[in-house]
Amino acid sequence: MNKPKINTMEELSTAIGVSRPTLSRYFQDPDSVRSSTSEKIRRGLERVEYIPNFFATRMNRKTTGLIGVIFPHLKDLFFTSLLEAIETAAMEADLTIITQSSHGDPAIETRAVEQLLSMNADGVIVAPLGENSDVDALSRVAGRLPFVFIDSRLRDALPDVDFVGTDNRQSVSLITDYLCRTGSPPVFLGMPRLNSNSFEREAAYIAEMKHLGHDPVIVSTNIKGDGWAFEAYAHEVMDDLFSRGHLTESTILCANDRLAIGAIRAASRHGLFSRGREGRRILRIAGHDDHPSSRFMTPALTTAAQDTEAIGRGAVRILTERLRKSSGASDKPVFQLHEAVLRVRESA
Amino acid sequence: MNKPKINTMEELSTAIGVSRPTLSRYFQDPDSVRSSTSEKIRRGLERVEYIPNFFATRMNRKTTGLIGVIFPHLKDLFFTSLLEAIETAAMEADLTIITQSSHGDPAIETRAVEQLLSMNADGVIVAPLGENSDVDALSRVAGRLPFVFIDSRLRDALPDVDFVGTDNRQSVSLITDYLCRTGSPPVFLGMPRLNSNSFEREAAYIAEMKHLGHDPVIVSTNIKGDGWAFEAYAHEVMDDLFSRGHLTESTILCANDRLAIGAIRAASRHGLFSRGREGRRILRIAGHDDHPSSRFMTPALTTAAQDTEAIGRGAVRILTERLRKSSGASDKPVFQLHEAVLRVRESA
DNA sequence: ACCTCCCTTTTACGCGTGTAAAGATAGGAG
DNA sequence: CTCCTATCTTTACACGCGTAAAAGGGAGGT
Repeated sequence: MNKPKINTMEELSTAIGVSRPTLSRYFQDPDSVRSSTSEKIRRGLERVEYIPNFFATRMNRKTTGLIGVIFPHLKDLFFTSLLEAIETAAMEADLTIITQSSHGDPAIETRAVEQLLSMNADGVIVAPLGENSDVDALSRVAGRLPFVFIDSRLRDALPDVDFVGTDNRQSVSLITDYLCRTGSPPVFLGMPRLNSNSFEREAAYIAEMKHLGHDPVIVSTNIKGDGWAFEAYAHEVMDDLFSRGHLTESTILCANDRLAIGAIRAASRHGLFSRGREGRRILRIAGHDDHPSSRFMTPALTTAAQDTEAIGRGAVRILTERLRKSSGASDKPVFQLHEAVLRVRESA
Repeated sequence: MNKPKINTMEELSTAIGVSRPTLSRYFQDPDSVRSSTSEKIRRGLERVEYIPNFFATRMNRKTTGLIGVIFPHLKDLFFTSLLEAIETAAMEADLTIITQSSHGDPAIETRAVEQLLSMNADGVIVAPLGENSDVDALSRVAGRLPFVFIDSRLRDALPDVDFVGTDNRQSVSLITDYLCRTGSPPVFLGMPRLNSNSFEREAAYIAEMKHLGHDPVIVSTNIKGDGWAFEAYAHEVMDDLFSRGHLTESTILCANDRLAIGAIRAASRHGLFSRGREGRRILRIAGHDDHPSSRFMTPALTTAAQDTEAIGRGAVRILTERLRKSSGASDKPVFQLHEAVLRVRESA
């Protein structure tokens, strides 16, 4: 059980009886050496305990096999869902993921991308903080290595950076259309103006409403706190409105599920989930994203489900593609938009 | 805006006009060089773009400033809350966090700790998968560098490893006692037998119930799926029981909030949240942990709040302490138990 | 002006591995 | 048995920086 510990490849080479360069090649690709040799090494490795030094191996390789991922927050299951998809895809591609959270702070976000630069990462996946992001730092990195925006992007500042996310136009139209067909046209509870999704979803809502011949109504979106406490924010806004008797018999489309959860909470407290004739809901609330917890709400949340699996895999794929053909001059930017799916449950 | 890019410290030294060793010392501690020199370097750094190579700097230092964190899952806000606390504490201590998720797979967990070994991490914080963890791999790492279990631990296999978590005895007693005082004594909906918390909380419940002179009742806990889909699991179990008319007027203490969320969902579907005389709840459900989303449930979840902030900080603190006095022979293991706080809301 | 002390520079080596080039060796074909 | 070729060993250098030792330089005190 207590195998002898070997610290360097040099020692290992004498212990096994194979030269160090051969070992080096073996570790990078066991098939690059003769099968009898690779077998000999394999057996040798079972007798000792040796792990190649992480730093030394990555320092000289042209490709480090590292992919950095930066998210604005980790206390959000939507982001962790994405992260899980990314990690799974990365494992399959034999890449190592380095995750960093910005904690909502642009300075931390900047430090994170620079650290990834200093690690010679093969690529970077960033869900930007949004309006507050340090554009200079991000564009510097984007110019140096494969870079993908995920979830939202800096459309104005960095228009040419690859992007993977949901087609907000499609997703919002989908659910808006559904709501209009099945009841009163929805008002829109927007999210704080944090990132491109905020603007795009609102715009998509307005466009679809007009298209359907309805008047779009945006519920005021004053930002309080750090802007990422969606549930509390939505709860506060809706509680205030419900208290004054507004929107109590309406349809409310929320820009994301976390807002919807806050809105549901407010509605429940005001006892607004009674049923009308034929058991139809009087107050309806819908979301966007399909957070893992949305299905367990009461009423279970009707929402437009983002394809986090596809988005995460897509981000990794874009990077690996860029790596493969890194020889060619930088191509046109890739904008990969995935469609959302309607998830009809109870709330609308 | 386009500063000249400098790749090595060598180039930087000629560009600034300071020797390379002096730069090296400056980067490790700007105050270790004369103030006039540090000022000169600072100004020089503003004119160019240079980031020290991450690998090269860590390779030779005796201390890498890296701390590895391994969690069984990232799609759980309890873990990400812990992670956030850890990251915050680490930033203050000038440490870099490397996060790895096991994705519920022991093989990945093992690979993660070995990777941390190969990075010469200064310490490792592990929330173990539990029963499935690769004990050999974990103990190997624990023998090589500062190692802390967080949240749960491998009590039998690795009894001497440092641990930070919640005092389940205290927390479960606290809420059990509260429930008994305010209504019918609770039955206990345990979590699948994944880790030490599973056993400890159940045992604590039984002990406290007996202490109070009540008969403990454990709701059967058959594991289905991977065991980590708590909400779905609890929903299935309770839905089945409620359907058969069981426990519809009881008090249910759930081993964690995610179970409680599933239970609430089941109860809501069966319309079990009516009120008795004086507006008191007939069916009561309580949780444990205080997940970030628990307060937004309907009814808002009454629970025992773990002090994730203190636990996260505690883990980092233990590691830094171990590092500081690494000279002395390994002391006794540290078991740091934090108390939970009762969070009375609506559900019980 | 001299000496001392502190900081810096110079010089040199080391970390653990990648990698290239040249020489040595084994296995297979003829 | 000889020769060729794929593979291995040997040798050497590189990566970017940490770090130690010795030598150099400047400021302050006398």
